[in-house]
Amino acid sequence: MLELGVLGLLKEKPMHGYELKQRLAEQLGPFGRFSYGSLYPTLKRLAKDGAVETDLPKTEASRRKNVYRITPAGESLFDALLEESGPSVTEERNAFMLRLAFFRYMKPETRTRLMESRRGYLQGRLQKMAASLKNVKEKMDAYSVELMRYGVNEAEHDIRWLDDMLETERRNGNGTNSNAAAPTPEGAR
Amino acid sequence: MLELGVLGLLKEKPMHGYELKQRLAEQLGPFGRFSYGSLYPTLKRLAKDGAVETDLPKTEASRRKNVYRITPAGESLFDALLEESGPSVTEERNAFMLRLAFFRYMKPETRTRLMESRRGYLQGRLQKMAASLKNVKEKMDAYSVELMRYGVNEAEHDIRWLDDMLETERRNGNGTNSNAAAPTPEGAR
DNA sequence: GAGCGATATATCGGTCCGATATATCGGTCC
DNA sequence: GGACCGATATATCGGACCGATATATCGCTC
Repeated sequence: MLELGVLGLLKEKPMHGYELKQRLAEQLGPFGRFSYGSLYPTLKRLAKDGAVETDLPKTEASRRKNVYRITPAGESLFDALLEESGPSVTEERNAFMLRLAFFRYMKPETRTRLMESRRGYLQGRLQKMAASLKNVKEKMDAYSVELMRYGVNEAEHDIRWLDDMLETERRNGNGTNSNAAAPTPEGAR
Repeated sequence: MLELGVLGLLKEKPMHGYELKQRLAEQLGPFGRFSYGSLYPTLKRLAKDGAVETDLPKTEASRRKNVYRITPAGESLFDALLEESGPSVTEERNAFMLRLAFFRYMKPETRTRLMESRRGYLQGRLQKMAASLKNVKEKMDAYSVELMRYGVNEAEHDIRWLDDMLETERRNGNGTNSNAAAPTPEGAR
């Protein structure tokens, strides 16, 4: 998860850990809550594996700013992480949302497949939760009922939301097309 | 987190690990996704600490059903975990939602304080996200914009939702009152 | 009584969090 | 100039939790 986020941000420009943390928080909001306790070790691991590199070499980094940039190997790793989406990406909102932040780098058919598979998952969950809510409503306290209602509402909302995005995708010409839907990749007006 | 969930469920009736996992999933839906890899160790730890106990003693549990029940020490631990709510309970939805499942066991003033403190947190986050969205909307790709929009909408929705619950709380006579809002604790019709 | 899917427990490696410690930078106040 | 301080920046440790894997048992059908 964090690896993907770090590499995705480093694709835009080289950064140091502190800045990465800030950008993750501000771009992903509640979905990118990572701690330094995982961020810095992750950067070290990525460096060791050759996915990112830094100017000042291993000697005596002390505690000065340490700017990392992504390597070609890192780009490949990013692509691999982005394309292979296990069940957790479909079933966990945070994982899905992190992917969404990098949808522009994803092959349109992967994008569509992912949205549809999450939609399917949510549909199934909605089914179960709605049934369960109906069954046990009478024997449960009001707070627990409220909790389940929240879950049902969210599932319904997210399904509509995904449908809108899928519709937009189609309108922009993605049965299995190339990159659309990004207004101007670098037109940083 | 898991400790609280386990103890909370065991308050209703003794259960074994497998059943606990099922009930967590069905009662908490997407907010109670715990794995066996943490559940079983947690049960062992709680047993070692005297918070739960089981019939068949330590000798040769092999792999037969292992029913745990909560002890008085466990009840105290539950109360302590429920009342002390650090920043993560305010800032992380899952942690807050898990608490919600046990709101009926909470002192009304703790309940109110918790809802208000989450409301405050969401309000602050909404502020930041809305500003950030306005600022960077033009330079970002459509998917990232959609991600931020989702975050803003959710915050707004959750604030309204909390306001409704706080209003209900007040209507049911909780400035600082005792237990209301639970229709019939055991009227398992 | 063999076969099998659901029930049930255990464990390992690895990711991530939360707390804590430490260093550096850029002011500003005297 | 140097003492102080808040923001910037990195590092590390213990523990919670996940995901994968292994294993045992139960109840059913054939």
